[in-house]
Formats: sequence, C-alpha cells, structure tokens
Amino acid sequence: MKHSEIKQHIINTASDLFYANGYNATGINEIIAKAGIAKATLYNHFRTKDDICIAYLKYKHTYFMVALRNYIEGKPKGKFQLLGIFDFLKEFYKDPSFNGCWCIRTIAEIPAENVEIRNEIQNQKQELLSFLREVVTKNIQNLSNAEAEKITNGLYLLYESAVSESHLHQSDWPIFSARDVGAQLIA
Amino acid sequence: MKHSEIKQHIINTASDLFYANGYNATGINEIIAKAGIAKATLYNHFRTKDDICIAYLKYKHTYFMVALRNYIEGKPKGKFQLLGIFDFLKEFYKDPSFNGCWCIRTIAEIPAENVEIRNEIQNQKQELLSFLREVVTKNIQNLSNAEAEKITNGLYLLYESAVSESHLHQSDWPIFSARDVGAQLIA
Amino acid sequence: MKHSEIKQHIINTASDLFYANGYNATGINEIIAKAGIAKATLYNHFRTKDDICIAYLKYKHTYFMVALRNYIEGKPKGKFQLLGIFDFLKEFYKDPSFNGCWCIRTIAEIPAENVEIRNEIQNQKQELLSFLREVVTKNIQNLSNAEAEKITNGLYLLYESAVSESHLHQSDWPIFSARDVGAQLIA
Amino acid sequence: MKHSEIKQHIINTASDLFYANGYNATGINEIIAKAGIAKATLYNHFRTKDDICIAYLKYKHTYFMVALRNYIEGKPKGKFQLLGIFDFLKEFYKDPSFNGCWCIRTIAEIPAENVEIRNEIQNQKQELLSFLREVVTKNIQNLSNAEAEKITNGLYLLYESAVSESHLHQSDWPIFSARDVGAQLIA
DNA sequence: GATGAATGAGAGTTCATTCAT
DNA sequence: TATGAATGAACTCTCATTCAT
Repeated sequence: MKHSEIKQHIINTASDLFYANGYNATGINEIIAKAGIAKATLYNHFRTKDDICIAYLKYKHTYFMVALRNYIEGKPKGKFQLLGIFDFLKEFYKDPSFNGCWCIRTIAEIPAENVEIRNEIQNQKQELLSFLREVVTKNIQNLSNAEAEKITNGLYLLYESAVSESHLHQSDWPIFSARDVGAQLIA
Repeated sequence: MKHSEIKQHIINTASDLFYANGYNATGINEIIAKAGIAKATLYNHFRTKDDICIAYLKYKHTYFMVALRNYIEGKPKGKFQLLGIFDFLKEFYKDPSFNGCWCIRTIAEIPAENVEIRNEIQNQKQELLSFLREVVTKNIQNLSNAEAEKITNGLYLLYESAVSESHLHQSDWPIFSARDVGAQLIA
Repeated sequence: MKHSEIKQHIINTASDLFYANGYNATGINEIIAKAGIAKATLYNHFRTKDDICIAYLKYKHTYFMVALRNYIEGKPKGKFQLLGIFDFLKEFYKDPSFNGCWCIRTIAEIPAENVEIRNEIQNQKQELLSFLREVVTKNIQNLSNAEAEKITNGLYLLYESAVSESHLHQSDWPIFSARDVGAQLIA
Repeated sequence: MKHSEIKQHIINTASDLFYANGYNATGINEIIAKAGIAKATLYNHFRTKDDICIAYLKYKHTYFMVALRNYIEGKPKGKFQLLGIFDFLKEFYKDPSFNGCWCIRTIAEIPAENVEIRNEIQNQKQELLSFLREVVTKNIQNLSNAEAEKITNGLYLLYESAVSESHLHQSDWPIFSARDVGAQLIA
C-alpha cells in the first residue's frame, strides 16, 4: 500500500467508527485494530486524534456533496430539483448505516473552544447553503435576492431538521413533513 | 441542607456542566468539585452517571416547558401564539449559557443501545409536539386533522433546526428564517 | 424486637451472606438491606465489620458443634461413633447451602496480622480436636496417649480435607475416601 | 527488559503479594508500585486482574510441580517416594513465605460463579492427583485399580490437610501426623 | 517509514465508618 | 436508642500520546 492509500484507509476505518459509535466513544486502539496497522503508523499520518476527526468530516462531506449534486442534477428541472434534497435524504435514510448528521453529532462532543473542528463544520454547512442557493436560483425565475435567500434558508433548515429528527425519532415522518413544508415554500 | 436540596444541588451543578461542556467531557470529579460534596455523597443520590444524565434532561425539559407555556399563553391569540416558539427562542438564544438543544447534544454522545436515555429524549420531543399541536388547534379554526398535523410538524421541525443551526452557526439568522417560513405555513 | 434479638438477627443475616459469598465480597450495605435495619443500628451492636465476622464464626461453630455432638451421640458405640464425623459431613454436604469450612474460607480473606480472627479460628479447631479426642478415647479401649493422639489427629486431618476438597471438587468423593482411610486408621 | 520479561516480572510481583496478603487485599496500585511500572503497562499485559490471578496460579503450580517431581524422583524407590510429598512439604513449610495452599486461599476469595479461576484450580488438583497416582503405581506392585485409587486419594487428602492445617495452626504437627497416617495407609 | 510497549492522568464506582439529627 | 446522609480512601480499568527500537 502506498503512503496516501494508507492514509485513506485510516480515514475510511475511522469514519465508519466515528459515525456509527461517536467520536469520544471510539478509541485509537479500536481504529488501529480495525485498520490492521500499528499505532505509530497512525500517528505518522495524523498528528492527533482531532486531525483524524477533521479528515473524517471532510471525507463524509466530499462524498455527500458529490452524491447530492449528482442526484439533483439527474432530476427534471423545477420542483423535483428544488425538493430533490428531501428525496435524496429518503434514500440516504434507508441506508442501514444512516446515523444522522456527522456535523451535529460531532459538534455535540467537542469542547466549545475547539475552533478548528467547529470551523470545518461551519464551512461544510456554508457550502451546502451555497449549493442550495444555486439550485434555487437555477430553478425559480425572477426571484429577488431576499426571496431567494428566504427559500434557500427555509429549505436548508427543513433539510437539517429532517436529518436530525428522523434519526432522533427513528422514523422517516420528519422527511415527509419537511418536504411538504418545502413544497409550500416554493409554491 | 436537606436531602432533596442536595439532590437538586447536584442536578443543577451537573446540568450546567453537561450542557456547557458535554456529557462525556464532564467527569464525576468535576461535578463533585463544583458542587462541593464528596464522591460517595453523589453516589448516595444517583446510582450511575447515566442516572444523573436523565435527571439533567428532565430538569432542563421541565424548566423549558413551563417557561415556554407561560411565554406563549402570555401572548395574544393567533399568529403571536402560533409563532411564539420562535420569539421565545430569540430570548433563549440571547442567554449567554445558550448552547443548543440538550437532547440533540446528548443523543450524539451516548451509544445507540442506551435505551433509557434515548427514550427520555424521545418522550421530551413527543411532549413538545403535543404542546405545539395544542397551540395550533387552539389558534386556527376549522382545521382538518391532516392540516393540523402538517402545521404542527412543520413548526416543530423549523423550531428544532432553528435551535441547532443558531448554535452551529453562532448566529440568530436561523431563528428569523425559521419564523419566516413558519409564518408562511400558517398563512 | 429486643436488643439481643436484633443482635442475633444481624448475626444470622451476616452469616448467610459471609458464608455464601465471602467476607470481603459482602458489604455492610448488603447486610443492613437484607436485615432491614439502619446502618447505625448495626454499628450500635458491633464496633466494626471484623466484630461481626467473629460473631459469625462463633455462631457457625456453636451450631455446628451441637449438631455434631448430637449426631455422634445418637449413633451406636464403636466404629459408627468414630467415623460418625464423616457420615455427619455427608448430610452436611447435601445441604444446598454447604460451602466448605468457614474457618478456611475466612482465614484466606483476612490479613495475616489480624490476630483476633485468627485466634478465634484456631480455638474452634482446637475445640473440634478435643471433641474428637473424647470420641476416640471413649470408643477405643486400652489406647496409649500417643496412639490416641495419632488417631485423633488423623481423623481430624481427614475430616478437614474432606470438607475442603468436596467443596473444591464439587463432589462427595473426598468424603468417602476420607472415611475409608479413617476406617483403616481405627482398625 | 523484554516484553516477556516484564510480563514475568509482573507475575512474580503479583504472586508474592497475592500469596502473602490475599487476592482481594492486594490492589492493582500495590502491584504496579512494587513492580515499578505504570498502570497501563500492567493492563497492556493482562486484560483484567482476574487474568493476573490465573497467571499467578499457573506460575505457582508449575514451579511447585517441577520441584515436587524432582524431589520425589531423587528419593529411593518405595516408602520414601510414596511419602515423599510429606517430606517435601516439611521443607516447603520452613520457607518463611509459606502461607498455605494458593488454591484453597484463592477459591475462598472469588465468587462461586467465577468459573475460569475455579476451573484452573480444579485442574491443578487433578494434575496433582495424577502425579500421585503415578507415584503410587510405580512404587507398589500388584495393586488393583481400586486399591491404587484408595491409596492415591488418601495420600492426596492427607497432603491437602497437612498444608492447610499447618498453616492454620502455625505449626508443623499436621505434616507429621499426616505422614504417620499415610505410612499406615501404604503399609 | 514502521513498530508496539510504556506512560501519566483520569475515568466511574464502592467501601467501612462517622456524626448530626 | 435509632437513624441514614456524608465522608475520604481505595478500588479496577481506559485514554490519547510518546519513544526506543
């Protein structure tokens, strides 16, 4: 295995564990055991556990944004693209590994003063907002900036709660409800 | 101090620490040091740390529901009661100790198999949903059951994301956006 | 309940627990919970946990010596009295609460410097030796002192290992073997 | 120090303490302090304290069986081999660290449901029985199986009580008495 | 570049005993 | 005399990280 492959292998392994069981609950020993590498090998690739956390967040986000973009761009223009994020979530929710939002989960586990991780999370959400703004402006004509902002923020908030609450209630009703309200929002 | 007073004193102390710094990040030693009691005293009142967690969640919830109910019932009927939860959150957000939703924060920290804490959290959210349903049916006439459910769920989801996202983005824009969408929902 | 009755009630309760689960494994809290008394009540009757231990040993011993004496005196003179201790043990072994010798069990749990408990245990064994010597001299005629001592010590040692080893191996073969050797010893 | 050396160093240290002061009375902190290692180092070598207990029992047993076998094989055939175990014990008893049988001591301290340790102890005693059976059949001609079994069990029981009782009474008379009875048994 | 044993600090929990009521 | 909440010390065990090889 090449250097960069090992690094990615560590990230994959850690991601599965962090996302499934939580950041604090997952120990370094568990990661190296599942990855099949030595402890110092891990520390040759990452300075601290927090660094692995950031790599995990970035990995999840990149993968997610690509999948989301592909999904929505594959839908017919209009309503199906605007509400595509909820339909995408319906698929995502069915995945047995679905466990809510990694950002929300992680931010709850780190101390408030950990700015590095907080920044990464905020940036990811800003990027999601940018993407949604793009989808909104592409699919609704003649919108004022204020209207675009309102709809974008609304869809974003509804999506975020649909993720959190479907996980919390262990049910998909929040996804359907969020989509309903979203449909009214873009009408 | 009486027995029950000490118990409440422990809950208060632990609540502040859990809510501010997280459940796993807060150790028993920190709680007893801040509460000024011996370790075994704490364990005379609570069987395990998880039991303190449940007491913390219940305490936060009880306090919150009373304050929310009082706030909304003090508003004029109609729009101001229906959107009152967002106005309440604006006040709540200004509190320097505001740190997002204790349920969402806690659920991210405990293992999936911890059913006792999960149940407590789900029950709290169900109670909030019940309260919102009550507000909706009291303030909007001639609603079908389906319409009442849709509006209730919508307000609930918007409120939940307003809490999470204002905390995540360290800004109150999600509260205003959520209120805007809520206003359209009940129009 | 009278003062002395409470004391005996504590001893009974503690004895069952000490004998079944061990001295160190049995906590004060377990004793008072099972006895249904307050903690300070226990400490009004006993200065320390070690004092309860001594009371437990004395209680077991007294009960045991009376039962053993009655059993042997109820047998026909000769072989049946001389080997009666093994037959008695066969009954004792069948008792579901049988758990080996309280002396051996207890001496393994206390520090070497605890002379009070050690003395009590040594005295109990001396008393058992005295009783056996009495049985031997009463049932075998024309014994020299040396012969009486040899047989007494032999029966004692065989009995002691029959207790220990039947418990250790969870089987009654040591009792039968010990009786066989004892039979040869008195032949 | 090599890895296996440290492990053996831990076993040696823990064995001395367990055997001298008891299993429950000896804390992890005492072991690491005397061994001069860090707590986590100990836990890198042993999963739990119970695992150290088993290593202690095995270590004692191995050392003991080798010494016993050498001692007996060094004696002239016949009576001196058959009763060699008692002569061996006389030497063993003189050792200032003599503190009775580690099996009997340990079994008194662990809960009944601890099968792992119980099994180890029962196996050790079975191995001692096998060895004694071997000595008996090698040194007495023309024995029926039943006779061999009777003598083996008798010697075993006498040896076991000689260990326990010399320790309990802090005197070597039980060893001499046991040898006397053993001599009669093989006569 | 890779290893894995060793670490110090800290985790949550339980103990026998005391003392104000 | 009886209570039971409060205590300090001790318990077993785990953590992320370092360093000699």
